[in-house]
Amino acid sequence: MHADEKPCERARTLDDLAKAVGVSRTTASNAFNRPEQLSAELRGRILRTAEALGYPGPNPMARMLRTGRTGSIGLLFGDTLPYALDDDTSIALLKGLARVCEKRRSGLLLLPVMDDAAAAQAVRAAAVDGFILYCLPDGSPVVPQVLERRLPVVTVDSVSVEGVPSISIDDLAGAQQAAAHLLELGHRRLAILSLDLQTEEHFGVVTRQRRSEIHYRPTALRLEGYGAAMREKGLDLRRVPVFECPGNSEEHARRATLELLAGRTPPTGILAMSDRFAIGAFQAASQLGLQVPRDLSVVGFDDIPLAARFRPALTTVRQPLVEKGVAAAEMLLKKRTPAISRVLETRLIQRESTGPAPGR
Amino acid sequence: MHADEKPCERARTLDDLAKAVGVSRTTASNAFNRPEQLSAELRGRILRTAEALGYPGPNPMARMLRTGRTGSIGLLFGDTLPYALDDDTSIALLKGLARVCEKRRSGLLLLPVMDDAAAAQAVRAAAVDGFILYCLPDGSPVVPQVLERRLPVVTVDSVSVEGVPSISIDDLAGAQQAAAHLLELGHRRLAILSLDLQTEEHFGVVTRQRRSEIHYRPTALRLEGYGAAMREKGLDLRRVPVFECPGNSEEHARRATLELLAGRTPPTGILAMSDRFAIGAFQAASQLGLQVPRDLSVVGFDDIPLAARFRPALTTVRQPLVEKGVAAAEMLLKKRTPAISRVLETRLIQRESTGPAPGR
DNA sequence: CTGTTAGCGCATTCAA
DNA sequence: TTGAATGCGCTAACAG
Repeated sequence: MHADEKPCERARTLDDLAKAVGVSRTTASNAFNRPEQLSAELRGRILRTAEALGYPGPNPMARMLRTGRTGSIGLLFGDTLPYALDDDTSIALLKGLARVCEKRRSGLLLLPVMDDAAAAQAVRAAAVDGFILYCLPDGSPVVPQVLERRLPVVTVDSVSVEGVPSISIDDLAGAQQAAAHLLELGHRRLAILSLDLQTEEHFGVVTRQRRSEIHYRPTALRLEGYGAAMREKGLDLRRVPVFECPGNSEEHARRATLELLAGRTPPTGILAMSDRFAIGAFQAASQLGLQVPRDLSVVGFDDIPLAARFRPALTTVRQPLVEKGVAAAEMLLKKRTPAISRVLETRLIQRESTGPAPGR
Repeated sequence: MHADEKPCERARTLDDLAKAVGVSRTTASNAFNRPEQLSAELRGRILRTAEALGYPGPNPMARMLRTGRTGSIGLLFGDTLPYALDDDTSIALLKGLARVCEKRRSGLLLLPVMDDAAAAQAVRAAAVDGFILYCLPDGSPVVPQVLERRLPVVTVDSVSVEGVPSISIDDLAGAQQAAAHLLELGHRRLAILSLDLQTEEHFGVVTRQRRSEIHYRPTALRLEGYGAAMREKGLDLRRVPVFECPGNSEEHARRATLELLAGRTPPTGILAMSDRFAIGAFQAASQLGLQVPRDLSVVGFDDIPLAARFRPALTTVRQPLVEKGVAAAEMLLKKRTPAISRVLETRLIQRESTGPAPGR
C-alpha cells in the first residue's frame, strides 16, 4: 500500500509526465490524443515513461470538463434497475443501445431511479452527453429535470414531450390486429390483461374511472387499438374487463386469468399486453385443466424470444424490440439530434395459442 | 432553438446564479450540496432563481474534477456488450450489481469493449470510482490497463490478479458434483460441452494441446472438477471428448451434440458447462428421436430461471448468479475495498434431465 | 512538430 | 452563517 513502483511517489498529472520526459504539457497531451501530431519516436518515449511513472493517462474528469464531452449516454428507466433487468423488453432495448454504443465506442450509463429524489440526483450528476428515457409515464417529475440539463434527449415508449424526439412502436395498430384476429376466430367473450395504467400499482379489474386516466402511453394506445377492432365488430371495449397486472409479471397474469375464468361469463379469448402475461394466462389455463387454444385463445404482445419456443407457441404482436434501441441510440448520437419521431411497425404473428372460439 | 426562457441567454454557471441572487458562489454551491449550511429561506430563493434562470445544477464534470468522485462504477465484460446481454448469466450479474447501485444511488457504466483498442480507450476515459471485471480471460490486455487507473477493482469469474479482490463460485466442486451424479447413474460414456477455453473462438472437439492452455478460469476449474469425479471412478478425463462451443450458444451446443452422438461411441451422458448448452443438447436429442433422460442424460450448469421450467426440467449445478453481482458491488463500494476473495457455493439440483444409463 | 497562455466550473480552505 | 481566493488536471488556440 505504501511501497510502489520505482520512481513514483505522487507523480500523476500530465505536467509531471511532461516534466519527466522534458517536453511541454501539450506534447504530452498530444501523445495520448493526437498521435499524428508528433513523431512516433517521441510518442513512444512519452508513453513509455508514462508507464514507468505509473501515469494512468489523462484524467477523465478533467478532460471532460475541458472538452465538454463525456463519451457516454445515460439511460433512465421508468422502473428501478433490477426490475427493468427482469423484463425481456428492457433487456432487448439495452441490447439495441449497446450495439450502437459499441460501434461508436460510447459508454452506457445506467442511472439509479429508486425514488424521485434519487432519480433527480442521478440526472443532475450524470456525466453524459445525452439521455435516453425509456417507459417514462405521463407526469413523471424526472422529465423536466432531464430537460433542464439541456442535453440531447430521446424518449422511447414514453409520454411524448414537446420538441423531444421519440422512438415508439405502432401500439395501436398492433393491438388492433390482435383483437381483430380473435374476433375473426369468433371470440366474443374477451378479456384484457393490461400493463400498468397508472404510476401507482394496482392489481385487479379496472374501473371506468381509472381507465380514463392512463399514465403510460403504450398502455393507452393498446387499449385504444383493442377498442377499435371491437368497434368494427359492433362490440364495446367498455364492456370488456380490463385486468391490470403490475409490472409485467407472469404471476400476476396467472392470478388475474384465474379470477377472470372464475367469473360469470368467462372469456374465451384473452388479449395480453405482453408475452409474459400470455404465459401467465397459459399457466392459469393449465391449472384449471383447460387447453390452449382449444378452450382458451391467448394473444400476446412483444414477441420476445421465448414466444416462439413456448408450447403452445404464442400468437403475438411482434414489435422490433432491439431495433428500438438501435434507433434511439443512433438518433441520440447524431451530430445534431433531429427533432423527429419515429414510429416502428408492429405485426401480428400467428402461431399456436389462438384458435376458433369454442362451439364454432 | 434560439428563443429561450425569460432572463436567460448564456447564464449557466454557479457564478451566474450567485450573481443573480446576489450571494457568493460558495453560498450558491451550498444551496445544492449542503442544505443545512444556510437558511431555508435563502436556499429556497437560490433554488427558485436557479430554475428561473435555467441553471441545470452544478456541472457534473466540474464537480467530479473537484471532488474526485463520480458516483458510478464501471463494468467491463469479457465480451462485447450486445453479446453479454444475450447471456442469462451476465444479465443476472447485472441485476445483482444494479440492486446495490440502486441502494447506494450509484450509476452503473457499461463500457464498450469491441476490440482491445476500444476497451483500452474506454478504460482510460471512464469517469468511474472503480471497476468490476467480469469474465476476463487470462492474459487479457485490459487488466493491466485497469490496474493503471489505480482505482478499486473487483474481478468476477475472472483470472485472478495479485492483490485484487475477487468474487467467484466454486466451479470445481460444482462440476465435480455434476459428473459424480452422472457416474453414479451408471453412465460411462460421457462427453463435455465446454465453454470457451481460449480467447480465440473454436468450435470442435479439443485437442490435448488446447486443453493444456485454458484462458478462462471457470472453464479450467469446471474441467478439473469433471476430471476429479471421473478419477474417483477410475475414469480418465483425457479419454472424454471435450467439445468447445463458442459463446454459450444453444445452436453451437446443438450441433456439437449432433456430432458427438454420430460418433463411434456416442455418449449416454453429457456434461454441459451451461444450461444453454444443455438445452442445445436437448434439441439435438429430440432431432434424432432420442428421449431425455431415457436415451441421453444431460447435466447443465448455472441454473438460469429457464432451467426449472424447461421440459424436461434441467438437472443442473446452481450457482448464485445474482448474489455474485451483489457481492461484487458491495465489495467495490466499501470505503476501503478489502483485498480478499470470496468463493460462493454451488450445488447440484436434480431435476428431470438425468436418469440411469441406458441398459441398466 | 513543439511550447505558451488561458480558462473549463466547481468545492474547499480560511477569514470575516 | 457568508465571502474571497485557490487550484483540481486538462485541452484548444495560437505562435514559434
